[in-house]
Amino acid sequence: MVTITDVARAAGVSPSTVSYVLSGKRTISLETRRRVQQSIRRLGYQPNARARALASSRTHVIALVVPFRVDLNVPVVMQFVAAMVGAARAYDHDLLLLTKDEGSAGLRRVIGSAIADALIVMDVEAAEPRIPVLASLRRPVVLVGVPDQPQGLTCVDLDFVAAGAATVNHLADLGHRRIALLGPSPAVYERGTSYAGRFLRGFTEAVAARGLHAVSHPCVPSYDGVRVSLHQTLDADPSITAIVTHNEAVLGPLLSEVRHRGLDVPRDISVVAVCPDDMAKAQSVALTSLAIPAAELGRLAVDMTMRQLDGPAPAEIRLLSPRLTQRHSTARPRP
Amino acid sequence: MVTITDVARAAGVSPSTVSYVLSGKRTISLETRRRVQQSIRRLGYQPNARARALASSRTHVIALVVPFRVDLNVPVVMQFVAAMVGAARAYDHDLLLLTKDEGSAGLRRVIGSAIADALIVMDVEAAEPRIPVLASLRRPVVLVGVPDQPQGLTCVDLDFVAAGAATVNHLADLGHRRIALLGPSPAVYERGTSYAGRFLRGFTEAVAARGLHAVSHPCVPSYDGVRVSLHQTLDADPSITAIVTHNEAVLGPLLSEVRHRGLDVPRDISVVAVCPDDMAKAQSVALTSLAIPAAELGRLAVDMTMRQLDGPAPAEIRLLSPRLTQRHSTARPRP
DNA sequence: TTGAAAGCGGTACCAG
DNA sequence: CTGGTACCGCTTTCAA
Repeated sequence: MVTITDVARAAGVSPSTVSYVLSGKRTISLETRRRVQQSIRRLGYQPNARARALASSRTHVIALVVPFRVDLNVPVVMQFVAAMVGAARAYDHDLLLLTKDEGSAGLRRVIGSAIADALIVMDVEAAEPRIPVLASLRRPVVLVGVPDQPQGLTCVDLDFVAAGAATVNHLADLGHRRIALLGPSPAVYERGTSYAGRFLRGFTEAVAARGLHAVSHPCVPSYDGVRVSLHQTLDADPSITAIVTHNEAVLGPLLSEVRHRGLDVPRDISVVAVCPDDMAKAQSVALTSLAIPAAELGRLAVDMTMRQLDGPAPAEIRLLSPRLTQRHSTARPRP
Repeated sequence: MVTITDVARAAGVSPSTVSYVLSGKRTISLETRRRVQQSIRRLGYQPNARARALASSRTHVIALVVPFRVDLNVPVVMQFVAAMVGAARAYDHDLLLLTKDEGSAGLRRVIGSAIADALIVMDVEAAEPRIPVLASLRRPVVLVGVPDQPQGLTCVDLDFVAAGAATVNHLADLGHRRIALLGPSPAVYERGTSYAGRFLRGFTEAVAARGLHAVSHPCVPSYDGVRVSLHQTLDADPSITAIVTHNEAVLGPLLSEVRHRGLDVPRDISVVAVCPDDMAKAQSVALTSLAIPAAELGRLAVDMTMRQLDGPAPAEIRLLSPRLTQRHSTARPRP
C-alpha cells in the first residue's frame, strides 16, 4: 500500500507538504506541487480514508435510513435514493444504508461510533418516535417528511397540504362536484406516515372550501383492493365523476378495473394521480398528475445536510410547492 | 467523546485490557471484566469505528453496487438490497451504496482508499467490463449474476438456464405446443444483462427438446409495449396457448390487456411469470410463477462475502435451482 | 514556503 | 492475567 510518506519520500518533501498539496490549505510553490503531484500519479497513491477520517474527524459518509417496506411505493423510494447518491457523490461523500428496522439504536450506533457524519431519514411519521434521539445526537440531520413536532430538526418535503388542495381545485375548476379519494394502503395510515395525513387534510379542506362532496378511503394496492375501493365509492355513489389517487401502486389496477367496468377515462370519469411524472405518462392513459419531485427532494436533502456539515445552519422546514400537470385523464364531467 | 482511555481509567485498568474485554481475544478475569463492562455502560462508551478501522485494517463496511435503472425491475432490486442490509448487519457490517454510474473508477476508489473491505456487484452483464478491475483489487468480491467470463470471481444467482427450461417444461407437461415468451425490455438485452440471455437460452433449448414451437420478443414495460408484444405474438399466431413473461413490470399491463381482449386466464391462455412469489400472488389472477428468490440470493451474497473476508475462499459459482409454483394462471389448453 | 512532530482512538505485540 | 507502547496513515499546529 502506498502511503503519504512514500509519496513524500519520492518527491523529496515531507508528508505534511504532500498533505497540503492535496488539501490546498497552504500555498505550495508551483515547483514543489508539480513534483508531489507527479509522485502521486506515478505511485498511484490514494489517501487512506480511515486515517483521514481519524485525523480530521470527518468520515465523508452520510447515513441514509431507507424504508424497505412493500406497502410504500418502491419506485419512488428508489428515485429518492438514486438522487441522493448522486448528490452526495458530487460533494465527495458516500451514503451508508440503514434500515428502519434498527430503529433509534441504529441512529445512535452510526453517530456514536463515528461511522457517519450526518443522517438523512426517510419515511417519517407524524408522531415520529425517533425525534428525541435524533435531536440528542447533535449532528446534522435532515428528515424527508414533516413530523407534527419537528423539534428544531430540519425537514424537506413536498407541500402535501397544498398538494391535496391542488388536486381538488383542478377538478372543481373543471366542474366536478362529487369526487373520491383513493389513499395509500391502510398500513400507511396506521403507521401515521406523515404525508398521508397532510395530503388528506389539504384535500378535505379544499373540498369544504369549494363546496364539493367527497369520500375517501385507504386502498390496498392490488386488484382486489381496488375493486373494494371502487365498490365503496363509485358503486355507493354513482354520481361521482372524478377520482384522486394518492397511491402510485394502484394506478395500473385502477385504470384496468375502470376500463373493465366499461368506463372511459376521462369521458365517464376523471382521474388525478399523485405520482412522479414519468409514472403518470407510462399508464394506459397519460394521467393528469400532481408531481412527486423525488429527484429534486433527494438532491435538496443532501444539499441541506451538507450545509449543516459546513457549519451551524438554522433549522428549517422546506416545503416544495406542488405542480399539477393536466394530461389526458381529466375533463369536464358530462352534463 | 468517551475514549477507551477514559474507560480504562474509570475501571482502573489499561486501555489494552479494555480492548481485550471488548474483542474477547484474551482471557480476562471475571472480576476485571465486570469492572470494565460496568465502566463502559456507565460512561456510555462506544468504540470509535474510524480508529478501530485504522488500527485493524477492517472497516466493517461492504460496498454494494446497486443498479438504479428504471428498466430494471425496481421492487426486485429493493428486495435484494433489503435482504443484504439485514444479512450484513447480522455480521456486524454496514453497506455502502454505490451506483453503476461511477463505473470501475468507483470500485477502485472505495477499495483503494479503504472505505470498504469488500464489494458486492449487482446488475452484472454477460460481457462484464468491470471484471478486470474487480479481479485486480485483490479483495473479496461477489457478483450477483454470472458473466460469461467470471475470471475466478465468485458469483451467485438463480440458475436462469434451468429456469427457462422449467417454464417450458411446465407448459409442455400441460399439453401446450405453441408458446410465446415476453422478455425483459429491449434495453436489458442491449446492455447484455447476464440473466436475460441465460433464461432465453434455457427456454429455447427446452422448446427444441420438447419439440414445441415458440416465439420470443423483448417487451417494453408499459401498456403500449404490451400491446405491441401481443400483436407480435397472439395476433401473429392465434394458435399460441401460453405466454411466459420474464419481466415483472409487464404483469399488470399484460393481464389487463389480455382481459381487455376478452380472453380468460387460464381458460383461453395460460401465463407463467418469472417473478418473486409475493408479486405473483398480488396479481388479478394468482400466477403460476417461477420464483426469483431475491431475499435468499441477497443473504447468500453477503454470506459468501463474509466467508471471503474470513480468509481465502475458493472462487465459486453458486446457482440456485429454480422453483416453479403452479397457481391459477396455467391449465391444459382447450382441445 | 516548508518541515517536525504531536495527536486522532484504537489494536496487538512484547514483557512481566 | 495484565500493562506498556509502538504502530495504523493522515491532519494540523508550531517552528524555522
